[in-house]
Amino acid sequence: MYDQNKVEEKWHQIWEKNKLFQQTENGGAKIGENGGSDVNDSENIYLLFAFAYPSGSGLHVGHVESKTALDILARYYRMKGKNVFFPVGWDAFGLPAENYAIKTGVHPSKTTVSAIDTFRRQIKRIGISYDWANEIATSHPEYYRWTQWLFLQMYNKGLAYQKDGKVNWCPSCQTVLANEQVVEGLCERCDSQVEQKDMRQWYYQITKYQDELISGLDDVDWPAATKAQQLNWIGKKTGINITYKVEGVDKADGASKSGGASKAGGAEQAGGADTTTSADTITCFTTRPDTNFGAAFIVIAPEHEMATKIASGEIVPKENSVEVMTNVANYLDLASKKTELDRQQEGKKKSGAFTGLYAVNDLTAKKMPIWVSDFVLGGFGTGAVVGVPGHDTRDFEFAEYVNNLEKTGSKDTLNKKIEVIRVVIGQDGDDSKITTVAQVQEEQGTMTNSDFLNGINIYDATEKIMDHMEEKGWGKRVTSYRLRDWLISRQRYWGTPIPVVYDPDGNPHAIEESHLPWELPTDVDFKPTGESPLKSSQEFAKRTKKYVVEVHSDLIKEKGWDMSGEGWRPEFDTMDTFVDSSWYFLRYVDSRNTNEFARTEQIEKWLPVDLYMIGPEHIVLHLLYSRFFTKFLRDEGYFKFSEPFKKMRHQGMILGPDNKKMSKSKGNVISPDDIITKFGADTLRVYEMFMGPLESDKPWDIRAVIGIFKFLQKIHKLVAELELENVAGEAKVKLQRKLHQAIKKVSDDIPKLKFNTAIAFMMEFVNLWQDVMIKDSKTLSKEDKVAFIGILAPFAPFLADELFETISKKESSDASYSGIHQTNWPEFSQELAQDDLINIPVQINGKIRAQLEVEADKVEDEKAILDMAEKLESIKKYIDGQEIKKKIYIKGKIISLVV
RNA sequence: GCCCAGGUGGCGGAAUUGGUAUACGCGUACGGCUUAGAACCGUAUGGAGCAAUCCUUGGAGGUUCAAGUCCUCUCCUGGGCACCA
Repeated sequence: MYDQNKVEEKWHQIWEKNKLFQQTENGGAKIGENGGSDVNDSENIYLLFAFAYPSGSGLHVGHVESKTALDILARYYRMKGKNVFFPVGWDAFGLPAENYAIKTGVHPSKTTVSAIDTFRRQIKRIGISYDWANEIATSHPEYYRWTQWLFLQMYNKGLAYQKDGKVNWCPSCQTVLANEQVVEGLCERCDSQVEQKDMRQWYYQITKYQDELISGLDDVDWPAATKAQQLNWIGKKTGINITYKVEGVDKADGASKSGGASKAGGAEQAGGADTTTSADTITCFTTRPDTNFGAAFIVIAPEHEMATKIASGEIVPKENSVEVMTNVANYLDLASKKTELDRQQEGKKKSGAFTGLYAVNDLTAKKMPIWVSDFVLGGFGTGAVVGVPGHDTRDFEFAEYVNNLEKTGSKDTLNKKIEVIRVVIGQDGDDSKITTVAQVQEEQGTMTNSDFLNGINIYDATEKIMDHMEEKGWGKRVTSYRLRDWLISRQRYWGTPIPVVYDPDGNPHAIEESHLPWELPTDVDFKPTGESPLKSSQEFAKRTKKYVVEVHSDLIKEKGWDMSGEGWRPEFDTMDTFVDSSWYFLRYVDSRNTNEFARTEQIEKWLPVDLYMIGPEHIVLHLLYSRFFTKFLRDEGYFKFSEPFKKMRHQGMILGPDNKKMSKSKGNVISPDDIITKFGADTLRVYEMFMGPLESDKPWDIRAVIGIFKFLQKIHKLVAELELENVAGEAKVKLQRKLHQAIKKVSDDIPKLKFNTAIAFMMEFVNLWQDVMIKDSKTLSKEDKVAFIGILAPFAPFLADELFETISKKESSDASYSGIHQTNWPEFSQELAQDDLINIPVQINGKIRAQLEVEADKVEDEKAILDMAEKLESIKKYIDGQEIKKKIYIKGKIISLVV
């Protein structure tokens, strides 16, 4: 038994005092100096762990898993002589600290600092070989100074802009949220029901890069599921915008631009600038123009300009104008009061109001009534759809709603019945009239009732009709995206201030670069009031006046404003914390630079990141935003690569012993500190790596932890046995063979992140070693022991250093280190690893009937091997004089005979 | 509904990518050491059978000398998206 806690404490002190893992110019010993001749300085490896939010509850076993995995890689590559950059930092701004401050009155900066201290202590305790010299925190002015600088670059290029519009508002957090932060109509943070509000907010124009955010995925080694989710989120669809003539307008208040509620996007957006909606025409986006011979009506979203203009009387229908206006206005009012949750609870029930107007289908010359309904979304496509009830379930449901209005006694009697026309015959061959939802045919099939499209399949028909419509000028092929611009402003305190001031006319002026960091004031009232907490700071107001007098004095004179800066105000909103975390991996490489966010040479030296470990919960938001920032900075000329993370993997979740997600309320939380105190950090590390594949979810099993503890104790016992003679002869050959096979296995498995199988093989080796020692009372030579400690070192770094010191008699101290982590990775010998006898199974008709033992140097001789196989007694029995029809020999693997 | 990931012993999981299915660990049983204990040592451990042998990777087919691995269909479990036209 050895005292793991004492040993581990000793080594983490020595590593730290010797600055063993610092890689950059910020000081520290260079790894590999003792490492011998084959150091390859040209190879730089950047290992990145998604930096953590320092929550008060400290590190949890899930963090330990992913940090240990990267730490093993870091230690392995260092021993291989590579330059390894393995930095650490804190995503320190954010709501939890602020909410805690509201509850307790303790300033977020205080709670953040103490939470970071806890994390730092725990991380050091598990032996993660971070380069602490480059530690960063997003809440530090020297960090957010550059977050603000990035804002200015975006602002100068028009990629940071303000816009009025409907935004997601969380009434509990008292702030707006990005689309990405609304989950099923609820706030991602606090599960409150999200409301829609009209507000003027700051946006980053991520949609500028939407196509590149798709194509760039081809160049990275990421899990397929992650790529799929990103694609899903961007939601690119190709279709056609069809413009129909509108009839039934009595008078319209001038022509107007802009289609629906969708704005500010790429030029090719379905709702983009080239679609104009006036009272004369209406444009609908569809991916299924092939069914247009069956089009029966048009539905527009409540946000659609035509709807609001009818409600306000700017567009007046010829017939029943007063009634229509009332109906539409009432409906819009009703729809605007619905929350996301109401809409979801309503499910597929349809509702709507007739606009009194008709669109003309050029293909059929039919008049299609135009309705308003909230099942059409203002933010997608053009905010208007063409209804084909025979081939779209929602359209069918809407047609049923309209056709049943009379029965339900509705006052809305202006409508006419909607006809359901079949234009596609599906694979079931049903060509009857469509009268039930079950008959609605959305899948592939053959066109019918469609003039020149009849008889061809829907895919060819889609292309043909799009060609036809473009020729006639009725429509234009477009691409539509689900991705919206990124809303970055938040009405909260604990974040990066948006570096903008407003003049007395309300025009924004960016803070000049030389005045950054534009610091977060400290004299604020945290209590959320629906207004930004920064409004309560007197220092902030005073600072703003001083600033504008200094910077904008010319403008003040010119406009005749108050010379003391009165009337100006700062931007009170702060930035979404996702802005902070979208570029931290760039700052790491030059984290103490006070002149620029990072020098290009440092960025190009380390980036792109070689391996990024990140929880599956960050797939959409953080990765999309980081990729966007990278592409922007590339275009600004700061570096050349386009994708920041070359390879990425996700760690799975560590579940409680009950196979359920760990949570305080379930009482199944395992604390890493407890495990370390009982069994040591090495045990915790090795156990978590042995649990199973990194990516999968796995339950905690305390008995298996004890198994690992025993394994490490056994190693200590075997190595520390210094008195025994060295093993010799046959036993030595066997043991060395296994050792070199282990070196190979571990070397192969580490880069593949297959730590569980690497550990399994080390166990096999240790078991064999123990056998030999018990039977022969002899042990491994010192050199071979060191080799084994070498491959163990990345997994159990404390034990490895202790054992190395014991047998090498090289002592390390606070002032000098000469331990295992500075030695070379053990050299693999193919010769020693080679088995001299190889077992080849022999199959008869696909069933294994015998084993053939062959000397290793004879495996190449196919003829001899087959001869030997046929002559085996156990094989002759099965051949039984029959003719062998086929003989197959796969070198060194299998013999297959067919009779 | 759509898009992913995955189903292998009592449990966590291996399987060189088409070549001996169940490595390694846990658990269990029996034996040893011990006054005693097990976080010690040894042996066994997918199922059926005295045995030869047969069966077995969610299920059903197929390709192949050979399938956990490839193809077709299908059933479960987990995750993501969703009135997206």
